[in-house]
Amino acid sequence: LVTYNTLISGIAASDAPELERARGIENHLKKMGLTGNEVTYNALMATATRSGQVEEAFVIYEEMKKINVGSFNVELFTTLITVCGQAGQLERAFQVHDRMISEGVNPSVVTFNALLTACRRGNRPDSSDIALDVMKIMRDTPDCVPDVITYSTLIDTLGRDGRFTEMNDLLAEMKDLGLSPNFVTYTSMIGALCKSGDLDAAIQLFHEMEEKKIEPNIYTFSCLVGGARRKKDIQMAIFILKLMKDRGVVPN
RNA sequence: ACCAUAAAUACG
Repeated sequence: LVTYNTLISGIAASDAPELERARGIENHLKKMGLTGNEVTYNALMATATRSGQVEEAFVIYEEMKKINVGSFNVELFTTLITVCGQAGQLERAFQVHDRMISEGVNPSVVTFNALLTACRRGNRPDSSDIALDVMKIMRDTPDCVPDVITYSTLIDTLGRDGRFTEMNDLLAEMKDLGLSPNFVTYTSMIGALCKSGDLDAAIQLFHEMEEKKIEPNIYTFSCLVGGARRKKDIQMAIFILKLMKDRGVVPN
C-alpha cells in the first residue's frame, strides 16, 4: 500500500497532475486486494484539486465518507473550499465551511484565506462586501489570526473593485498589526491601480516597494506593462521593459 | 508514503 500511495503522491506533486493516472494506480491497488487509506485519498484529492476538478474532488470526498477513512481534518475541508473557489463556486465553498463546523472541525486561517479567495473569484458584484463579512467572522473565531495572505487577498479584492480608500485602510491596518506587506501585496495593489488606469500611482507604489527592498517579479512588471498598454503609452511600456531587464527579471 | 491558502499575461 505504501508503494502505491507513493506513486499516487508522486502524481499529485507533479507539474501536471492527471487524475486518471492516479485513479489507474488506485485500481491496481484494489486488484491486489488492498484498500486505500487516508493517505491514498488525500493524494487523490490533491490530484483533483491541483488539476482543478471540482466534481471529482467531491466524488473523492463522498468515497472517503463511504469507506470511513478516519476523521476529516481541516486541511481536507480547506482543499474542498479551494477547489470550489477555483471553479468560481462561492455558494458551495460556504456550504463546505458550514459543514466542517457542523462536524466539529474548526476552520483555520488558511481556511478563511481560501474562502476569501473564493469570494474574489466568485465574480459577483458584491464580492468585496462578502469578503469583508468573512473577515468579520474570522475575527470572531478563536485562534484565527489574519496573516499577510489574508490581507493581500482582501486588498486584491477591494482593489479590483476600485475601492482604493478601503484598500489603503487595510494596508494601514495590517501594518498596525505588525504584518509587513510583501511582494504579492504590492503587486496586487499595483495591478489594481493599473487596471483602473492610474499608472502614475502604480509606478509610485513600485518605487515604494523597491525602497523597502521588496523585489518585484515578473508578475509585478506584467501588471505595469499591462497598465501602459491600457493607456496606449508605448514609451512607458518600453521603459518598464528596460527597468525589468535592469532588475534581472527575464521577460516571458 | 501524502497533506490545505494570495498576485500578472494579448487576441478570441
